[in-house]
Amino acid sequence: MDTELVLKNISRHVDLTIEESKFLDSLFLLQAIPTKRVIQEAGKACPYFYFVNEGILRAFFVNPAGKETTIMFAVKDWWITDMYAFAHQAPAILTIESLSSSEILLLHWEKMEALLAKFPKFERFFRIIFQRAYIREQLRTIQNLSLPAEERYQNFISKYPYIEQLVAQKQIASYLGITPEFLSKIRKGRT
Amino acid sequence: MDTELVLKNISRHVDLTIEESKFLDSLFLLQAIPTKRVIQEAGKACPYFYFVNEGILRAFFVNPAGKETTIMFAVKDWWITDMYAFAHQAPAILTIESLSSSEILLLHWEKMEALLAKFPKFERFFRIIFQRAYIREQLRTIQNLSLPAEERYQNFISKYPYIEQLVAQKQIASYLGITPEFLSKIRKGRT
DNA sequence: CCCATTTCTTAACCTAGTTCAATCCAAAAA
DNA sequence: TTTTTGGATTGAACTAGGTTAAGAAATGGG
Repeated sequence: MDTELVLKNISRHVDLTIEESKFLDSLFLLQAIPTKRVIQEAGKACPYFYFVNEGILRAFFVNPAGKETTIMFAVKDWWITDMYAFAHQAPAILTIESLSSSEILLLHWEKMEALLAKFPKFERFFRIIFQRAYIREQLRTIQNLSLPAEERYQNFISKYPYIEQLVAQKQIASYLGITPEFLSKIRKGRT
Repeated sequence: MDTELVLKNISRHVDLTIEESKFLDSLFLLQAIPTKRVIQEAGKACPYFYFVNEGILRAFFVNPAGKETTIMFAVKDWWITDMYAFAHQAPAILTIESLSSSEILLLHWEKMEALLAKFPKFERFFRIIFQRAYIREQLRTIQNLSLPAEERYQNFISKYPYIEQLVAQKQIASYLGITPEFLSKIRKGRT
């Protein structure tokens, strides 16, 4: 089933009745995505919260000078969107693309609102999801501001070893806030 | 009333019945704090979620070399805690101190759990709070990684003009991830 | 399999931001 | 009022990390 993984993901935090499972099932749109496809464009509306069934996505910001900064990677069993744009239903500031051929589930903003209205239980699920996301971002801020690039790199590969295998080094560099050239130097120094 | 402000804060996102208001009222502990007092020590348990009734608090991280990094400021009507430690009931990684004499409300972790168990409606409130916190942190990450110090400083003073008035420059510097000396240079350049 | 494109590496040079140390200033304590 | 004390400023020397450019190594599409 297409929604098997996401139902399992949700039921890790809230128990699901048959009715709720069925309703959830009806909310998602399944989409197969080839590699290197942009699924959310900066500047455009951001109607969807994405769940990764298979493959890997990347969200990034392009600054005025054209430099890309990777904000997050999302692998199988992860949720991703431009949360600022999604929550405010405002133009996106991030671009989201696939880094491999992927299968994703789309939860439309209105469907999510309907879900929360019909089954307030899911407020709990998203409360937990957002609480964890907040914690993750806060830990990242701490590291960005208090540790040198080399330690941030070490922490990245020990925290996300599977991601390190899947993405290009220049994308890890852009996640760490350094240039690919400098990451190259760091790696040489330590291998 | 001690809890007037926090009840107003909560009712901005969920409607409160008399019963709920009364129950909430019974959960908080009021505390008056003199200036420069540590209310949460790194390494210790983090049993409380704090709400600022009056005054200003600062959460910061001390890296192995002893350098302080300010993670957040909290003024009147803001919530603050070491969310990682609070959620996992683990030793704190942040220190929280008052920057002026303050009046704060303490919500104990167990009371919060009890609240969510008794009135699931508050899952919604915290869902919204954490969603916003996540968005805030993500925007900060974007800026930290993609903008030079001077622009981060400009953005800070336009986003938090009232905080700029209240705290020392070296604390703003530590929030921006630069030294006080360098912030001094930036300010000279632009005034 | 080959060609084209993208990614990774290396190296020389450059700069945003740090470090250290001295001086200045303001506010609190005495 | 004078004395501490901590924050702000300045400047000189330094360094983590950036830039540019070129070659080497993967990768991938036809």
